[in-house]
Amino acid sequence: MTRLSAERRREAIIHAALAVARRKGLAATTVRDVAAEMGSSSGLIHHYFDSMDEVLAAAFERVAKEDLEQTEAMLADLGDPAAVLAEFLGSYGRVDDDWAFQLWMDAWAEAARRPVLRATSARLNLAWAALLERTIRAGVTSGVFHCTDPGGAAWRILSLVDGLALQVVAHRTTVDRADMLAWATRAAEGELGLSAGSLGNGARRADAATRPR
Amino acid sequence: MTRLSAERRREAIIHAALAVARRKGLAATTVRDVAAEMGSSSGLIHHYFDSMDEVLAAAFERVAKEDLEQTEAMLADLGDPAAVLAEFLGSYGRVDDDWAFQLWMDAWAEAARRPVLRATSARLNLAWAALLERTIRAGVTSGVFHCTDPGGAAWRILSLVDGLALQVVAHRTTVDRADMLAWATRAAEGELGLSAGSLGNGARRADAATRPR
DNA sequence: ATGGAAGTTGCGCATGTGTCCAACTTCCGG
DNA sequence: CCGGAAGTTGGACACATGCGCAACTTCCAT
Repeated sequence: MTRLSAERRREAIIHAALAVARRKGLAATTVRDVAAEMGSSSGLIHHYFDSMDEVLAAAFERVAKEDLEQTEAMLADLGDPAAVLAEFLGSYGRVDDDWAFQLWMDAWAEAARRPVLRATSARLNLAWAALLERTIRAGVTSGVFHCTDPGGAAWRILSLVDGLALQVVAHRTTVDRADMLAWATRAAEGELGLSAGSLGNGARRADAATRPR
Repeated sequence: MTRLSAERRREAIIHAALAVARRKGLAATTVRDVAAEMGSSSGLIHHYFDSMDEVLAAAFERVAKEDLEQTEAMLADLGDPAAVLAEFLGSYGRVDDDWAFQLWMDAWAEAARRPVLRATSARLNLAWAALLERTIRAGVTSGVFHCTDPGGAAWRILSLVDGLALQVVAHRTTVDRADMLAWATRAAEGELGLSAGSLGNGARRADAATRPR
């Protein structure tokens, strides 16, 4: 294996771990898988991480944070709250190509039994809700949204979309991806006092979202 | 081990599997764990179930089906759709005392890796949505609800409540139980064209639901 | 009572897991 | 150029997993 600095090697390990997790899920990601993905020996992983648990925790945090920061950057860039919200909902239309959502489900299920994981997961979920709430408030201020309870609306939209995505990813058969997007969009429009269709046609978006993230 | 009839032994295995799953989670429940819990040999489990996947599916089904049938009976008994819906939402107000919801989260996360469990989980989730849809249709027929899309509304209400309950049970800190109930109630009222408060005051209900199921 | 059926055993097998470590290779400062 | 430091190796180790199976025990119908 090509020799790397400690810093770069840690990155490479996390990167490889994510590549494997994408294929097999976080729970099924093994030391040997990661080593094979990197093209190195398995001993190398334990030279940089005390345990496999730490590798997985680092990988989970990396992914969850990345998505969040990406959306946060988007909110800063395009100031239009409606566009941000539409893009947020649209990103869920891609969850079944998206191994990240399986990661979230794993995290939620394990949270009750793993305090450290619970703290991380709770923190990131709160950040998502806060981001959504800020977006809604911005929309209310600029007059495009009408909502008396931005905090509650944020949690309702987030939870609805999580609940629908859960059906799409876990069962594949109960809820259709296009339905998920259309329903979530409709509900968001209702929450924010928008006319139907003003957040975009859900069905059309779903078609456009067949490519992976 | 004391000799049991095939029927009783299957029951005992399911019972033991649930006891283990309660402690360690569905994903971490192993053949040997279940055998130890029963005080029997591990071979016995495979004499009654073709695979561990089936054991877990049967265990999950046992718990999940019970709740469903209870609610279905309630729908038959008290014909009032609004009362059924209120009770349905109220039952979620007790999820954090309720280990059944943790089981649902375990099942959703594991569904991707265990085909039999996935099929069971999908089937039961569909049944819940169907039950909700029937309730909504009944309300529309009798004129108390107004809803143009009972199927979609059923999935939206179910998914919202699942998404909120997920926060309550997995994180304990992000969403408050009273909020969950109030928000879900408000959203349901919106879906069904009801005035605020007509499905019951969420906060009051939440107080009444501090005792376990 | 006896023989077959059915419940139960407990170990073996193949496979997979995280962790550890002594040896090897590569790099770079002196 | 050379010697120590740091990156890397690859297999050993102990343990866990699902599953299969031949032998053993218990029961009940004949």
